[in-house]
Amino acid sequence: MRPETRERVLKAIRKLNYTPFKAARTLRHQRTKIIGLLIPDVSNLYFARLTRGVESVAFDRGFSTLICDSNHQLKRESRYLDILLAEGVEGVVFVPVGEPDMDAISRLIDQGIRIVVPDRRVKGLPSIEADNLQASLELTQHLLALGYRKLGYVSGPADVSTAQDRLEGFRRALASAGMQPVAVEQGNFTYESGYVCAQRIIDERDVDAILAANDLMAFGVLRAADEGGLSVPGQLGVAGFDHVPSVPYASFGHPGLTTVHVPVHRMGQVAARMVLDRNDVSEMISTTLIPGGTCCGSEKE
Amino acid sequence: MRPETRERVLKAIRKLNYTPFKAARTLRHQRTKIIGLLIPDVSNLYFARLTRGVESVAFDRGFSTLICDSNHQLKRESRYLDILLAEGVEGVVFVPVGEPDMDAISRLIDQGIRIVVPDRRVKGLPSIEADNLQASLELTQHLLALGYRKLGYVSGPADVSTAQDRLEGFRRALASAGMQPVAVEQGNFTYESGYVCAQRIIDERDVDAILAANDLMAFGVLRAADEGGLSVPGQLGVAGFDHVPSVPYASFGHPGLTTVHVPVHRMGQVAARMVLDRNDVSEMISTTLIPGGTCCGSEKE
DNA sequence: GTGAAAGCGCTAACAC
DNA sequence: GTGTTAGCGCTTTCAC
Repeated sequence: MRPETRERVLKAIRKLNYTPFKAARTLRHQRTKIIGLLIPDVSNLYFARLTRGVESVAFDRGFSTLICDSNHQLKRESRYLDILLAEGVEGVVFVPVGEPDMDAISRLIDQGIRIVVPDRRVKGLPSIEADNLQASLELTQHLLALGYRKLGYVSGPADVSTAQDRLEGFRRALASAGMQPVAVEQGNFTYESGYVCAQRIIDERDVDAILAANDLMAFGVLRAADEGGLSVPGQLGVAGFDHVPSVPYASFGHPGLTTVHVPVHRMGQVAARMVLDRNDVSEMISTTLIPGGTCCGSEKE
Repeated sequence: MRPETRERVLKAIRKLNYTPFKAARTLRHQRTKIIGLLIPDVSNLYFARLTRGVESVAFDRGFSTLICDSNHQLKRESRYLDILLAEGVEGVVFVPVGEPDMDAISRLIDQGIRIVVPDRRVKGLPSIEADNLQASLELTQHLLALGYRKLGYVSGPADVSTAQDRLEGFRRALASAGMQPVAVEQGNFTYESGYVCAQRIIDERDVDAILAANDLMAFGVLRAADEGGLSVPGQLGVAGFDHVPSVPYASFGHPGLTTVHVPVHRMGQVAARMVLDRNDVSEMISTTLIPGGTCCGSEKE
């Protein structure tokens, strides 16, 4: 159009301070340009970093991100799935609390809404995972190589695939060395549960190392060791998993803590891309492995 | 209506799996039922907890939360303010990076969008703050009472009110004891900057304690002390602020670290309520002080 | 208690 | 290049 007209319009826009109202455009286009992120707890550093990965990709593509915190409650999670449906989000990055509400999920799927699961496996949904089993296996072998022989384990929730895989990796490493776990206690990924489980193990069994399914629990283990008068890593080896809450403060405070780095920020980015690119729907590889997990590596972001 | 009719309708809803489309309702009502949250970095535990506070209140009131991460960049922050405007959010909880873009802000205000600033002061905007000055003053007095006499300080960015207040509290405590700071280095709230500033202070000055404007930097100080062969708290007293990244892991690892608890989760809740209740606009108390800051206290949530 | 119609703000399509 | 119109899905109003 004529530059003069253009200028006149622009001026009018400024004068009336006109702002296009997205809801109308959305109604017209049938596209919200919104992505949903549903996680158990934003204030968990692990998920906070995932959030950042998702948000950054969404921003780059002109999408807004709705953050939904299920607070580890299945009911709230289901509620949120329906909210996301009503909001008309174009996709969801979803870390379920345990076994998710498949009814709610299919309601989304039926509307063509992409759901991608980072850090967990849910049957029927594409997921992005680190190779937890292999990494856990290698971590365990590492401890064996260091000379630890009586290993205890603090696992995560039984219904979370990540926790299952890590436990399984631990078991396999021991099995192939012809050994048995001295103790396995089930925690729930919290600091407190790590502390309680470790106390129990230390009280009741004779161990020289304890592995935890994540760092948060490993810190609980460290505390229990401290209170039990066990020096780390001299009298008790301790290992964690994630390499997230420990960066950078605690890794400095406890240089002895062995852990596995899980590139969760990148997992968030990849998940968001899978959602937004509508990566050839569910039929293709429904699991994307991100090799991740090297010991004490740093995350390129 | 007749129960029979009602049933027929409900059945139809299920059969067609009808989902009301929020954009249409929004267009009709001129209400998005969305709140915006704009912060410098979600993966900073401090803001992650703030996020959780905001989200929980929004959820309870049937609002959705758009998360916007300015990544500490002013440009991106301004961009996001305009996005929030276009999204038609009904309010924004906004933690600016430094001096915010007042033009963008007035565009929002002009549309009647409430903006509330937790943890910072921005002229013309209502804010929710902890009493940083007083808390920092008391923290400093605490160190003096412990016998430390040669105090250094690692401050936060000069354009952030929170950092200014904390520094000012430190200065006043010393002044009323008739003392002077031995050194003041300006950091930027990151672990790295705490480390670097502390190194400089330790190298060049004779100090027996270093206070940092937040815990993250305090951990950097601890690392510098460690590398410099100084025992904490024997040869060097170290204090932080926030009591957030330190919970619970690091507080256990470094029981010596003195800090101030800032109830940031609650600040998020209060901010969200101020936004959603449209707390009699800007005329009333434009600053809400949450006494917060007691030493090593735990947060009731 | 039920049905019809108008209109929210935007854009795509079509006419001028 | 410019102006007009129809319709996205919902709710409100008014008529039956």
